[in-house]
Amino acid sequence: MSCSVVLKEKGLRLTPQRRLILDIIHEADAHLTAEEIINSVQSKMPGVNKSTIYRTLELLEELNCVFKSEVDDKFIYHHAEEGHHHHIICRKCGKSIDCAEHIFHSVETSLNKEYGFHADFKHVVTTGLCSDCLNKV
Amino acid sequence: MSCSVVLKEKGLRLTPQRRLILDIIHEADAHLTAEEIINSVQSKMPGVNKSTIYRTLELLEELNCVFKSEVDDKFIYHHAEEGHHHHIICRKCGKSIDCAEHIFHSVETSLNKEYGFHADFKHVVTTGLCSDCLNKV
DNA sequence: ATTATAATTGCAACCAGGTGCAATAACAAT
DNA sequence: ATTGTTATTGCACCTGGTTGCAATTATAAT
Repeated sequence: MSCSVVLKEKGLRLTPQRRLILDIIHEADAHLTAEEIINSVQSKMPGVNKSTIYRTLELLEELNCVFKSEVDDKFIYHHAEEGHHHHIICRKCGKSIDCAEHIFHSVETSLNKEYGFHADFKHVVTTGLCSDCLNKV
Repeated sequence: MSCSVVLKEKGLRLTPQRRLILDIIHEADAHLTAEEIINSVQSKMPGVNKSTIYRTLELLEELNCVFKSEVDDKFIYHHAEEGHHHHIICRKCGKSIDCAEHIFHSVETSLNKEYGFHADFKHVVTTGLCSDCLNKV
């Protein structure tokens, strides 16, 4: 379901600022940092306050329209599509790879069996070195 | 090897501020947040600047004397003892459980086989719900 | 088309954490 | 004990992100 419809359904308003932020996130093929989003918004619509942007991103996250995660002390956002929930990000080249969900299943079950612990593994972002950067030493 | 010896070996100085911070981290049986450390330091030695404390913690981390990790957008620190590198933290009661290292081995090998990716799994902190809080609903 | 209402914005101030720099102090050498 | 070197501190300011609040504006009702 389209993000703008989700907004309307909740009695929330589709302001020009929100429309712009939604467009930017939809058009991006990879994840965007908060800074990139702020720059992009303000280049097309100067004067939009950063708090508006942060609040919109927070709202969209709550509505499950975007995913927010943290890499390297920075927040990153991307449009929420069903299917691939985990990411591995190379700390050298910054490349982001969608990671099959099943890879974390074994950890989830182990933590459950050994500690009775139910881990929050809805959207894991893991950093490391990708194959290219490993070989390129 | 004692933290103060590690300092001296590198030509670094054991100032009263550093001695105090080391004491606090050594005496703590669980992890401490940055805020807790700052409060504790300043109650015993008013006037110590927060930047001194953050810099000391950063230094101790580089020397592998303390582990720094992030939970809930806050930094936590604890004394580095060999053996248990992973933690699971309950997002409800805050309890921290040391987690056997082997649990993450399967993910590491899967990521390597399937994507040629070498994950940074030196000290993983995972949040979720512990068995007590799961049952206590 | 006007109006009422509540969601949203921009602003200014705030927070945790980090940084450049001049003043201070730990330690080694004398 | 004094001195010189240089690591360390405190300060003031910066950063990304958050929040309270008064002014604005999208939307529904008339």
